[in-house]
Amino acid sequence: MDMLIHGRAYEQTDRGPRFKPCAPNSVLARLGDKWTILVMSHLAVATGHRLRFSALKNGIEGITQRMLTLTVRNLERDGLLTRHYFPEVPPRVEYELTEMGASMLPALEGFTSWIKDNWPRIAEHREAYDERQT
Amino acid sequence: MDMLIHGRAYEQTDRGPRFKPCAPNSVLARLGDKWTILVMSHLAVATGHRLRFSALKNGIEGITQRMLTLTVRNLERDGLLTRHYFPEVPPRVEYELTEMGASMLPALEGFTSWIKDNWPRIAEHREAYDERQT
DNA sequence: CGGTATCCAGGGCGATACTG
DNA sequence: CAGTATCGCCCTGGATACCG
Repeated sequence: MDMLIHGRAYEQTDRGPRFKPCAPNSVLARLGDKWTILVMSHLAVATGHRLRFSALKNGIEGITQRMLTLTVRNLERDGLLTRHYFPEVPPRVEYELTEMGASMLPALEGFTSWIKDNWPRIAEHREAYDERQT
Repeated sequence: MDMLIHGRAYEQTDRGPRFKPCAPNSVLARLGDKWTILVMSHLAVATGHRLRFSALKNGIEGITQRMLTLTVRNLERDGLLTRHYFPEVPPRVEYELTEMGASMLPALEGFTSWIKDNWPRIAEHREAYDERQT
């Protein structure tokens, strides 16, 4: 059994604790990619947590068909949303947050609200830092 | 003034709300990179939220000098930690979470604890999904 | 000790064209 | 409408060598 600090596995070494490469990172890496949060946010506020492909595409400025497809595929792979395919002509596809996907929203919300509160200071810091380099 | 849904800016279009590319993503992109969370976690549990370069390096399995340098530089740029340089021989450098950096910990903790709780299910989903593709 | 500088491989992402 | 297929750029991140 691993020892845990703040929910992350680590091992004791002679020089102190050493964290192991962690699962949280693999999930945050998904959320940190270019489009995932925007897709999740859109589904979060949609009625029934459910939207069709074209609604997502129109709702997210700048996303291409290819990137939207890849993004929802990855979310589907993680079990955070399900894909509903209706073989009509023209075809219709709807994406819906799973129970697990919806259960992530409060944590996501906690994080984005922190970011919202602190974003101005972060942007200031970046600007000041970049200026110092020139 | 932008309208907001869940703290994210959007504009009304004739087909419904459209989110704009968002600041949260730019911050989560940092956290989602390969090493940032591990660095933050280490500083989070360190006494005084403060560690020297070599301690971070030894504490994070697999990180290279170059990547640790880049990671702490980016965090410093965002104002989440400060760099303390001591011009001794050999030189010593310590990194310390700023107040803002420390204020991020609860939100980070909320997220990682959700991930910890749900990681087994996510891993299952990924495995099942990948199997279906073969 | 705590960095830079340089080189390189792989993957993320965009643009575009085609399809059931 | 909701995708695939293909191409190509750029950026992340690893390996290695050198420096104050």
